[in-house]
Order: sequence, then C-alpha cells, then structure tokens
Amino acid sequence: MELSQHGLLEELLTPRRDSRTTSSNGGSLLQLMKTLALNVLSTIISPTLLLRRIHGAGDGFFDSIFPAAHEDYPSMVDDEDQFGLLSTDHQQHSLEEIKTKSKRLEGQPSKNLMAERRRRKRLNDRLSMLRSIVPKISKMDRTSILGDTIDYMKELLERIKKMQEEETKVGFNHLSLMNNMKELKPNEMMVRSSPKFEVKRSETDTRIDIRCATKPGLLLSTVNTLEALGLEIQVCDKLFQ
Amino acid sequence: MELSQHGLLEELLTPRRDSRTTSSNGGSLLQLMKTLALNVLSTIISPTLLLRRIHGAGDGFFDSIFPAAHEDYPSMVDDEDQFGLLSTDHQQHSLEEIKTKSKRLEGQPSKNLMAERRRRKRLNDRLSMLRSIVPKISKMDRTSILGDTIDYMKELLERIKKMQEEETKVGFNHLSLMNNMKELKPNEMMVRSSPKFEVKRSETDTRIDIRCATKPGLLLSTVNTLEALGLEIQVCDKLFQ
DNA sequence: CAGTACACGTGACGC
DNA sequence: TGCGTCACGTGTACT
Repeated sequence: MELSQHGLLEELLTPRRDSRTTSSNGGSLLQLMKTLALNVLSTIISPTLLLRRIHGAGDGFFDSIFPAAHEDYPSMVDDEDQFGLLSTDHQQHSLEEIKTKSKRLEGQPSKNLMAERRRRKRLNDRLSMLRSIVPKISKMDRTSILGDTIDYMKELLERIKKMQEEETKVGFNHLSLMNNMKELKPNEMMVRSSPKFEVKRSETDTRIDIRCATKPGLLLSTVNTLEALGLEIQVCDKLFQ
Repeated sequence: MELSQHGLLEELLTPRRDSRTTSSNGGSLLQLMKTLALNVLSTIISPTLLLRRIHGAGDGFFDSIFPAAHEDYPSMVDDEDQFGLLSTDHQQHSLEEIKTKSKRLEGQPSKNLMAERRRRKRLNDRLSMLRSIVPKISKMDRTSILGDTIDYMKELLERIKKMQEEETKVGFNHLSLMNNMKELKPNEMMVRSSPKFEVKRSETDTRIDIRCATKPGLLLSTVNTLEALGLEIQVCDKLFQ
C-alpha cells in the first residue's frame, strides 16, 4: 500500500502527456484534472469507500470512470452465455466470470487498475526515453516514434557494418605488410636497415625510390596501399627482380 | 469503405498476437475467434445493420463489444455535467458531447473503432519489427522490448563512437593525406593525372619515384604514411621544391 | 490465487 | 468537421 500510494503521489506530481500539453490550449486540462481528482480520492479513501461514495452521490462522472462498479449491469455478463458461437468454451468461463464479478465489488478493481496504470506509466517512460535518444523524430506520434527508432537502428547497423568492412579493407594492407615484415628473416632485416627511401620532388610531380629486400607480394601490397591512399599509380616499374 | 474492408480482410487473414500464440497453449483462441467473428460480421453487413442485429438478437456478446451501442446509457454522459469540479469548462463540452452522442447512434462508433483497431495494429506491427531486429530480447514483454531496444541502441552508439575515435586515431595520417588531396585545385588535379609513379626494385631494396604537384605538407604526410606502414625511411629527398 | 500483461472499446482532444 | 491519437478502465488469459 505504501508503494502504490507513493506511485500515486508521483503520478499526481508529474504532469501527464507532457509532450502534447505544451502545445495544447488547455483543453486537455479537464482530463488531467479528472485523473488528478480520481487519484486524490483513491489516495485518501479506501476503494470500498470510493465505491460507496459513487453510489451514494450517484455521480455520473465516477460512473464513467468506474462503469463496472454498477450493480445494474448483470445482463452484460450473464447474457454473454447465450451467445451461440463458442458455447462450450464459454460455459466454462461463465463460472469464473461470476466469481470475479462477485469479487469485483470489494476492492478488486483498484488493484488491477493500479497495476494497469503503473504498466502504462512504465511503457510511456520507455517511450519517452526512446524518443529522447533518437535524434530524428518526424512527429511526436507514438507510432512514428517506433518507426523512426527502427529506421535509426537500421541506419546505425548499416554504419557499423560499413565501418567494419572498411576497417578490414583498409587494415588488410597494413596487416599484410606487417605480416610480410614479421615474416622476414633476420638477415633480410639487416638488409632492410640499410638506406632504401629516396624522394625526388619536381615542380609538377614527386618521385619516390624505395630500395628494400625482395619479397613475394610486397610490391603488390605496396601498390595497393598507395592506391588506397588515393594516389593514382601511372608508372610502376619493378626492377632487378 | 473499400479500404476499410480491405483492412478488415487483411486483419482477418493475418493472425493476431502471432508472437505469443506460438508459445501459448491455445487458450487465447477464444479472443481470436471473437475478433474474427466480429470482423466477419462487420465486413458483410453495414454498421447500421450491425447495430440493428445487436438489438434484435439482444446478444450479450456483442453488447460486451459494443457497449456504447445501447440506448439505455444516457446517464453516463448527461450526469457528467453534474460534476462540480471544472464546471465552467465542462459546460462547453457538454454541448459537443450531446451532439457526438446523437451522432453515435448511426454508425459513428464503428469508424472510431476501426481507426483505433488500425492504430493498434500498426503499433503492434512496429513493435514486432522492433523486436525482430533487436538481437537480445530478455522477455517477450512489451516494456522489456522497449528497454532492450534502448539498451541495444546505446550499445550501438557506444560501439560507433569507439570505432570512430579509433578510426580517427589510426587513420589520422590517411585522413590528412586525403584532405590534402581533396583540397587540390582542378589544375593541380590535371597535373596529378599525368604519370607520377616509378618503382625500381633491386636485389636488396626497392626505389619508388613519385612525381606530383607540389603541395605544402604533402611530403610530410607522405613520409608519415610510409612510416605508419612500417617502412623505415632512410633517405628522403625532396627536390625541386 | 494473486499478479501481470495485453487487447479491447470508448471518451476526450487536437488538427 | 471528421479523422487520428491517446489515456483510461475493464475483461481475460497466462503463470
């Protein structure tokens, strides 16, 4: 009971439909006040007393909120058995319905009501969180939020996939070059420590000489890397091989 | 009318709550059959005839589905004016309520009913799509689906951010070279289209000549890139600059 | 059996 | 003005 009261107070303090009431002209204030009044009454008096008060005052407003609290609705449930279709399944349920209906007159509905209210609040909170982290929201619509979320997630997945395969594609040359270097013999490493780069730059272009130990596939990976850097290779002569 | 009937047929053909009926023991078949029967009746007869049929048969099942179709509910709306709170705003709404109530007796409720049903279907479809693309779903719960979706999106964003900053860290030299190339003037691009690469490979090393248009910082980024590739630069001569 | 979750219809409200 | 959307309470099935 403590928790439910706390939930009620919390729900009472936080305004409802915050995203829509900001743009509304106060017309939905009626619904808000209705809910607030209901919450206040539900908090300060017991559900049984609430039902008594409903019938004592004969208030149509509470009847619209608690229509099942009326005792003059027996035909709604009893006549349901007379429905021809699915009568076999229905006969079994009629007993339970009467039982739940008899229980409904002693505080049962408030439990389910509070649970449902709590559930709705949770769902709306999740929806608000979802709406807050999705950058592109076309409309404040509930369905549109989910749609935009789906689109955003697909876009994120696509970006991740593209980045991953680009990472592997770009890193492939590095790795192949690294592996080629790691597979070098020590004596070849000694050779590699000798001077091997020579860059000559003219007014219109640049000429780079690289002298290193011969290795199968090394030239290919080097040219691939240079192309991956955006440099168009026009002349590529491999000499002394 | 054509579209609504098509929607009804489509809704009739597609099973409801497909995700839960697979794991249920067939107990929800009753609800499904109820909806299907309602859809069939709504499809083959007009709403007005449907209301007539309801009253002619006095069927409790349809009363539970169309409770507002009863004419013996007048106190529900009329007594709402007697509610003391917010009487000023309420007086203005009472006129509209009476008008809508009088219209409700001639096929108006079915419109709203169908719209609401369509909206629920759309929302559930979006929810199913969301559940289908989220890999980790702890429970089939509606709230949990949104929660898992939020967590998954946060995880995706985290992964994208990490990959991006790693990309910028590793590919800094590449990007700087790319940017330098992208900032080239068109005439320089023309120069770049001329032959510029020359690779000579000997027994011990390889010599590459690159001839390109001069650009501030280009040689530096090139050397950085070559060093990033693991090639130790021993001789780097920039000529004609 | 109490709790939970969902679908349903309906009133209210905004565009 | 009608149509779309939402919150609400309730019935019902599942655990």
